[in-house]
Amino acid sequence: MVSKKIENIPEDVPLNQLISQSNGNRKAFSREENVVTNLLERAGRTRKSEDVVPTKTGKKRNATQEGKTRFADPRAEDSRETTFDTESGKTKKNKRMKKESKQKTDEESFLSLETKANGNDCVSEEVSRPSAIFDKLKKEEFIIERAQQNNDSAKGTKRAEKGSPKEVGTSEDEREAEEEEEEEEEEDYRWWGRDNQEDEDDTIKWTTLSHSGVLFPPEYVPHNKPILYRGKEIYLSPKAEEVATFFAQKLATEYVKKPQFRKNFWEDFQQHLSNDEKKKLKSLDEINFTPIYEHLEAQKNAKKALTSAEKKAIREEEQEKVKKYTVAIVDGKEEKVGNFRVEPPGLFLGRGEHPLMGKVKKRIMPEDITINIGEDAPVPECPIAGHRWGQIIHNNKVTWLAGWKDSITGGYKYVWLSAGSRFKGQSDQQKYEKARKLKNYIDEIRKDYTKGLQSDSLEERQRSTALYFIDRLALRVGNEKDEDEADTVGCCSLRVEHITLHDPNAVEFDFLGKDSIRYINTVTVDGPVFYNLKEFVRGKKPEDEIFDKLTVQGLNDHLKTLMPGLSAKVFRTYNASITLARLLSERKFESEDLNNKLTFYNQANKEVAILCNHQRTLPVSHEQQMNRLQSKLDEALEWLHELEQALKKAKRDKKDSVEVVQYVRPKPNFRNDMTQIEREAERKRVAELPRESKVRQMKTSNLPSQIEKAEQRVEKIRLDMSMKEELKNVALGTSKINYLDPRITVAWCKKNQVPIEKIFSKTLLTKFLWSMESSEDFCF
DNA sequence: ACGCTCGACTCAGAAAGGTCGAA
DNA sequence: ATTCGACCTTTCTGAGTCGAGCG
Repeated sequence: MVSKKIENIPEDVPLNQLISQSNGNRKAFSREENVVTNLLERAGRTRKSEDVVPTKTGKKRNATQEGKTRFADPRAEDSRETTFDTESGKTKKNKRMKKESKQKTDEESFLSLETKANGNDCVSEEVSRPSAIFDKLKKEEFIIERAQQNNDSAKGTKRAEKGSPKEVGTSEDEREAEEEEEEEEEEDYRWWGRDNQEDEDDTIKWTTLSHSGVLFPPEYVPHNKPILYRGKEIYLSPKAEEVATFFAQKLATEYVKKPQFRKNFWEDFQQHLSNDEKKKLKSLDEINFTPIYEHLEAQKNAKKALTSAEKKAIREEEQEKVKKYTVAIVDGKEEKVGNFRVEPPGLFLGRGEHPLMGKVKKRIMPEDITINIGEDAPVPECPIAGHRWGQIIHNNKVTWLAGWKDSITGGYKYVWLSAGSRFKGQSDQQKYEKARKLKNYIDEIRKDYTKGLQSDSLEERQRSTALYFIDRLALRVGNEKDEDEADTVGCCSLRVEHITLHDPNAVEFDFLGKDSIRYINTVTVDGPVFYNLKEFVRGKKPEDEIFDKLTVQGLNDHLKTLMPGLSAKVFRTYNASITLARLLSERKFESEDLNNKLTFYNQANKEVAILCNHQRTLPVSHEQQMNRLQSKLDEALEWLHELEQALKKAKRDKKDSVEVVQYVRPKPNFRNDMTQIEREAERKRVAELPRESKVRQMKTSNLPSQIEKAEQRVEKIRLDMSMKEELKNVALGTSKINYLDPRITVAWCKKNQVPIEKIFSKTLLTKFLWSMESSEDFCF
């Protein structure tokens, strides 16, 4: 098979441009109307990069390692030993397996099981009928293909250099043959076109996987700026200086004032001091980090002062360095890697009053990294000389490419593919399918917990009451938390102090949820719920749990008896999506202005964001901006009024021309030789001057169109103002990315002739590529 | 406990909006 | 006199980051 990878094409050049460049006869089509097509194309073109076909031997190879991987621990005696337990494969489909252990080099010793599957573990080849967009896609691909070939023959045998198994075919025959092949493969990359919805939790995530590992932050370069101790300059050793610099980076934030932050930092800082330094530095309160802070500021400013050409050059250089890390090859298909950068060292911040804030997050070294990669794939070269990877594993039951243990929280950090990848896309789709399935069960479930509210069993009453809130208020389930985590709660972990009961049936919530975001809401509840809550809090202290007999596990276990695979978080997805669908269906648009449609959508989105309590901090200049808009509105209204009066007057007097007075702001008086600062001063001077009245004659016949213009302006300002006010502390993005089934939006856009890219950004379009073919009749 | 999704915050770059000179 | 487009400033957006929560 001929490799058809398109080489040397920058990612961000739209394909249509490439086409028009390579094929002069063809007219480029507009970018706007083809965003989706382009994305689909891009999904397709990477597919061609492969010449490894999983089914080339007629069977699919499946490794079936069971068990967990342990992350590299450099402190362990033999950190390079992997702990891959092997266990008999427990795949759902009871595949026939063939064991085959394989000895690797000493360095990467591991055990593996190879499976010969009996064929039907492959996803069904059945695909949905290609829609018009894909017919178009095919045509475009063919054109690209030809363009690329022209390109290749001009440049020589690029592909041969790439190690492709076959030379480039140039004859018409071969070209046609390729085309045929391509037709068969056409659907390959479109995982969402396949009937694989049933494979809910196929434990095998990939067959082949190769990538370039991770990108480390640049090593620390000492700046040799001192700190001041009791006013005296002290130059620190590089190790201590680095940590001091972490603190200096935060000097302008509120963190440095918090006792917890200072305490944690001081403890960790001392550990990075030499004995000599320890003797000198006795108290954090006596240390002044300003010299380092100023150095950092100067660096920042220097960066800002670069010309845009310089900035661009730096950016491009950076991109070139990073390039190899941005992609992985999974089962022969090129996929984008999401977070290939190792987190840089610094101070742990945390959200809210986090007990660990201020601790030093240590620098991650190659020895800390576990690389997960296909058995046959080359192990990425360790980018730091003199170091080696902690572990190399081949675990195809997970989707991560690399990982390390976080020194602060003890949790694991992973490198994953991007949101547009098959791994992420499939599970995203499954999430929404599960939520959609809940729709069929929801009536029964509501009946169940309504009945359970009055059960004889206290546990069941608590469970039903909690579920009532999870369903009605879209609360998170609320797992137990450790002492060394911020004190935040969800439904099951609510404490007596978090609610206030108001007779006859109102409940006032006030607690800190995820990310220490405050949830304040007062709701009226059904009688039995109120009665139950009274009972649950009776005789308890404020810090006692309301649902003391309930565990998250217990709740989820119960949910699983009501619907397979159901857990508490599904309610959030379900309620968010169903709310959007309901709100969007409430209004039919005929030929309204696009802005009105978008505002309507945003309103619906906003309702969901409020339901989910997705907040954002008030933008600092919000009030100032509102004031500015208000005066803009006042002036627009004034002008409108003047025009209307003028029209009235002209009609009454039967004049074909009339005098209108407009109050305008005086314009700044710039001269060519003025500096930036002088211009600034002039602008400021003029802004404080009173408005000037400007009298002019206007033709009566022009007035109506001028009035219309003015009205539109007023409307627009009003709309801007109300949206800005309404959305000042509501974040729409979170629900759009995580909770709203994109098919609802796609269907609405199709039905109302709204271009989808007005609602989904480029990354969102990529993330939701799987949903783009939804029909306008899609029903959540 | 691991592996995943969810989440707010940040900052660069894009878009919007304003200014100015010329047509 | 208005309009156009180049240029500059301000505001907005979205992609990335890294921390939090769920199962």
